[in-house]
Amino acid sequence: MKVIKNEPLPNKVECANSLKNVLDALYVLNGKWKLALILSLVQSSKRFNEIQQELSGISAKVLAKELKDLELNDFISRKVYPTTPVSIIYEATGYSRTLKNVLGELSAWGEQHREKVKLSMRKQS
Amino acid sequence: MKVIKNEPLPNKVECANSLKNVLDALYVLNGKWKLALILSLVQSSKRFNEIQQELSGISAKVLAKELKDLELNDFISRKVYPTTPVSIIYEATGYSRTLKNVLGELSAWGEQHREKVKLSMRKQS
DNA sequence: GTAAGCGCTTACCTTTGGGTAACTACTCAC
DNA sequence: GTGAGTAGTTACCCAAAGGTAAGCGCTTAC
Repeated sequence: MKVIKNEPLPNKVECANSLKNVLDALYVLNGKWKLALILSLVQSSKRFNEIQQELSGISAKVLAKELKDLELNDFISRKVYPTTPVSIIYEATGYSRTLKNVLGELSAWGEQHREKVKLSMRKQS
Repeated sequence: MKVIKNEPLPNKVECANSLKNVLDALYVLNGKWKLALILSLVQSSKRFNEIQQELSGISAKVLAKELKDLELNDFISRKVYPTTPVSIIYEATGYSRTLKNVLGELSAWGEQHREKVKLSMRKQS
């Protein structure tokens, strides 16, 4: 049920909440790479070098750090298969998949944003 | 139409694209505050000090920098009203509103994430 | 045995982010 | 004229993020 009376402060609490939610989300998903890394592993499990190739630009050091971080936060798991030599496969957990909608929206937005930037570049030149 | 034949590389291109999109999106939306700032101003236009109070923790320096950055990227506009003394109001542009879905999903995710963290804290103790 | 690939780690360095505190320029209220 | 509020700016500093390059322990291929 909606409140019908005049609200002096129209759903102020709701706004503050969504602000807090976004801040909390950004707290775990901070940094240049985390969301992209999660997306990459949601699309398919990969080994270290494969990830590094896909996310061109990321250094081994940063990738190792981010992977540890994401594992700690239960977004990915590191599986070691006893082949010779051992295969180390990183895979997304179910919890990563709860980000599916976020990633979907972000990708859609990123695409149209790139278009917009392209257009404004053209105007400028 | 979908391709029916066996795809040796199942929609690899699509995956790479969405990865690129996400990376592009993160490029403009980087940092601790930008998305929260945009959300705050989408909810309602505000003045400098009001924003600073709402995003508790942000310093004047960083807020000023972020606001300039967002204005440059056409997410917000700075309006000066010739009252005495002048009122300076920051408002979200239409372009900020294209982030509505992203922000909605992020807020929803942030909320359930907080719940999950709370639970796992309880288990640990 | 030598090179090359995998999955990192380490040391070193630069850049950026971001905080504090002081200060400015303006106006209004007292 | 003193104090408070608004909207910042400036100088200074620290910590974290992130890049580069080298190396390590392992194994397989030549």
